[in-house]
Amino acid sequence: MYSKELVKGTLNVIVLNLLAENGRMYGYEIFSRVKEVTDEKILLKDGSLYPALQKLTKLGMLTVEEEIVGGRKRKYYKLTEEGRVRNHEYLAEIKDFFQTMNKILSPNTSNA
Amino acid sequence: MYSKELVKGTLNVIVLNLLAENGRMYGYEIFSRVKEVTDEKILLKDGSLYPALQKLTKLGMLTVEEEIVGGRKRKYYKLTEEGRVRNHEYLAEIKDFFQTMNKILSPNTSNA
DNA sequence: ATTAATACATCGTTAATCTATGTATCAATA
DNA sequence: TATTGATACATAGATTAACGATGTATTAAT
Repeated sequence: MYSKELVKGTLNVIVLNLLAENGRMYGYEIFSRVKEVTDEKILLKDGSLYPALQKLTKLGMLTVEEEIVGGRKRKYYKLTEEGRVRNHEYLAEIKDFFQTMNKILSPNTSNA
Repeated sequence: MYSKELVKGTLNVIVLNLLAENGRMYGYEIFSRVKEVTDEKILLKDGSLYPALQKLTKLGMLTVEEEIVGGRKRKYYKLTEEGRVRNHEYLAEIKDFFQTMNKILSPNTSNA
């Protein structure tokens, strides 16, 4: 588990990018996928994830479709065009940021 | 300039690591160095940096020495042993985190 | 004189995420 | 059959890192 502060600021990109790759997912599925892919190093909290999904929907980046599956309510989300565009922007920013951070954090890397 | 949320959680590592590499620096110098190295993509705010330096000092990771240079007050900070240890831990965590994030964010990278 | 750069400080605010709590269904188990 | 754990969602209040605004003071430049 990473410290909270580190993970902060990455929730939206994670959600958007997962949806970009998988087309259609519901909240709990996103939680499980992240848990699985990150080997439990990133555990999204439901108290964070569901409000985030609602917020992204309100911002026009996602659409929702509610379904009943196996007697349980599911809300399937998928990206809007707006969401797709924002995802690209976020991705570019975060990758640029990671590179910049690596530049600061790695001593003597090619400068001067 | 990156979005605030992204940069959040990286201030401490940046400061500690810069001090680990340079031995002894004062606040304004840290600000300038980060600005220069990141090509102005990360601009630490004084309202963030100075409190952070005080906090890290209070936590026993830094020591301070005040000096007057060119008529102006400077506070030189350097790492304590504790700070050195924590820096290593932070570095390991953040690099691990970046790798994990890249795994989530890059589609179809070698898994199944 | 005034502005910009240097060098520090503090206080109130913001906002993302967490914690805690709640509802409800289904499957497994004791 | 009562209970626990997993599934699946929701919300309200607390936390906290960093920000924005503001302030002091010195030096150099215009």
